[in-house]
Amino acid sequence: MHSSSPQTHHLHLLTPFEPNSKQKKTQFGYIRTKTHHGDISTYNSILLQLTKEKYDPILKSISLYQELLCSGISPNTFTFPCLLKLLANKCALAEGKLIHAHIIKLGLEYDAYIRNNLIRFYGQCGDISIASKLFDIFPDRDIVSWTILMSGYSKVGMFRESIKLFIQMMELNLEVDAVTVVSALSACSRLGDLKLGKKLHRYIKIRNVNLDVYAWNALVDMYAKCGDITCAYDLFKQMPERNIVTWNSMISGFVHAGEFIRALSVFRKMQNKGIDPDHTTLVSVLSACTNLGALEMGRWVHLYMLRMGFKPEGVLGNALVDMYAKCGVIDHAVQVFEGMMKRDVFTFSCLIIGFAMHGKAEKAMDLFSEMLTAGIEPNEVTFVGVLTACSHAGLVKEGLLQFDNMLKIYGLNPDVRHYGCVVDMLGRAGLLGKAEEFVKEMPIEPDSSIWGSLLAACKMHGNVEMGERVMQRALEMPSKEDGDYILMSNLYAFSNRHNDSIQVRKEMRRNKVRKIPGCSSIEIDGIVYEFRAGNKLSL
DNA sequence: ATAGGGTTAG
Repeated sequence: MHSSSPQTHHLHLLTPFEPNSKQKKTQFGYIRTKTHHGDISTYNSILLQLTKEKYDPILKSISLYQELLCSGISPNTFTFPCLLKLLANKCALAEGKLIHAHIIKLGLEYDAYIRNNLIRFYGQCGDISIASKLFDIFPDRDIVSWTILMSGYSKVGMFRESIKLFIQMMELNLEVDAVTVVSALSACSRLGDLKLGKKLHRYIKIRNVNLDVYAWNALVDMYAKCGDITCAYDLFKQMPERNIVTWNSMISGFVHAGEFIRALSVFRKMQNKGIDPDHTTLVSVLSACTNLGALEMGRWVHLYMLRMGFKPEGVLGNALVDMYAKCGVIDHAVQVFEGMMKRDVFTFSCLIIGFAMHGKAEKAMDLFSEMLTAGIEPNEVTFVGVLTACSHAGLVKEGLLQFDNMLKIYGLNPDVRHYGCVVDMLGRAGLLGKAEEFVKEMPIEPDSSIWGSLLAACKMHGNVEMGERVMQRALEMPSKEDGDYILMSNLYAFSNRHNDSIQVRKEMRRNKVRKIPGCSSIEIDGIVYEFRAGNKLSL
C-alpha cells in the first residue's frame, strides 16, 4: 500500500522556508524574488477566493503560496486556514505536513483558527490519530475544536469515538450549539442506537440548545435511522422550518422503515407544497417504487428526470436500473445501464440480480465476467446475484465454485443469504443429501429461511422422511413460518399421507400460525394504493 | 479577512 498522495510531485516546490532570504532555491535553481500580487492581505484574499471555487484549485493555491514565499512575504494567521482548507479538500497529506512545519517555524501554531484547521486537515485526510493528538495538546480548545474532531471521527467511521466526545462535553458541562448537536446526532444515526439518540435528545432539551433547521433535520434523521419512525414523523410535523433536506430525510426515513406507501405520500405532500425534488429525493422515491413494484410511478420519475435534465448517472442511475430490473422491465434496466457513462459495483450488481431474477442466468454470468474484466471488485450483494443465477439455472458446479471464490479470491465472508442460495441450488438440483450436509456444516446458525429452502426442496422432490426432519428443526426456530407448515402439509398430501397432511394444518392453527395477511399495492393512474386482505383500500 | 453541521442506491 502506497500512502503517497498524487500531489507528491508538488513537494519540490515547497522548499525549506526562510522568511527573510532574498532568493529561494528550488530544484530548478534560484527563483527571482518578485511580488506579483502585492502584500500578504492580497494573497490571503486570493486564497480565500480559491476556497470558494467549484473545481479543486490545489495547483493554483500551492503555486500561489510558493510565489508568496519567493516574494519574501511572510504568511500570517489568515493565510494558513485557507491554505489548509484547500489541501484538506484534496487530502494532500504530505503537502499539509510541510505547511504544518512552516506554521511551527513561524510560531503560528497557537492561533486558534490555525490549530482548528490543522485538526480538521488531519481529520479530513484520514490521519485521525494526529488530529486527536493535536486536540489533546491544544490548551485553548473551543466548541469548534470539539466539533471538528467529532466530524473527523465520523469521517473514518469511528462513530462511538465521535459520540464519546459529545458525552465528554456533557460531563464537563461545556457549551454545545446546533452544529455540535448535528455532528453527535448524525454519528448516532449511523450507529442506529436509539437509546443513545434519546439520551442526546434529552440533553439537547435540558441545555435548551437553539436548534436550527440543520439540527432539526439531524434529529428527524436520527429517529428514523434508529427505528423510531413515529417519533421522526412527529418531529417532522412540529418543526418550525423545513427545507429540501428535511423532506428528503423524511422520505428516506419511511423507505428505511419499510413504509414505502408513506414515503410516497410524503413525497406527494412535498410536491403539493411546490417544493421541487432533487437527485436525493428521486433516489428515495425510486427505492420506494422498486420495493412496491410501482412501475408506473417509477416511469414517471424517469420522465421527470429527462424533463428536468437530471442525468441517470451515479446513485440516481443505479436506482433507476434497480427499479426497472425489479419491476420486471429488464430491457429498460439494460437501456439505462448502457446509457450510463460510469458504472460501479452497484450498477452491475443491480442488473446481475435483475437477470438472475428473470431466469436469465447466462446473461447474469456474462455480466459478472464483464464486470470483472472492467476491473470492478464484486461485493457481497454481487454474489447474491451470481449465486441466485446459478441456483435458478441449475449450475451447481459453477455456483459452488463462485461460493468458494467469495472468500478465497475476494475476501468476502458469505452471510446467510449466500448460504441460502447454495442450499436452494443444491435442493433444486435434487441433491437433497448434499444440501442437508451443507446446512449441517454451515459455520453460521441456520435461520428459518434456510430451513424453508430445504423444506421446499423436500417438497419439490417428494422426500417425506427428510422433510419431517427438516420440519422439526424449522419448528425450533423462534418464529414459526406459515409457509413451512403449508409446505409440509403439501408434502404429506403429495405422498398420499392425507391424515398427516390434515394434522399439520391443525397444528398450524393450534400454534396460531396464520398465513400473513396478503399485503400488496396496486397502481391506479399512477397513484399507488395499498390494500391488505380483508381491509379496505387505503392510501 | 481566516475554523465546525444535514438527506441518496443493490
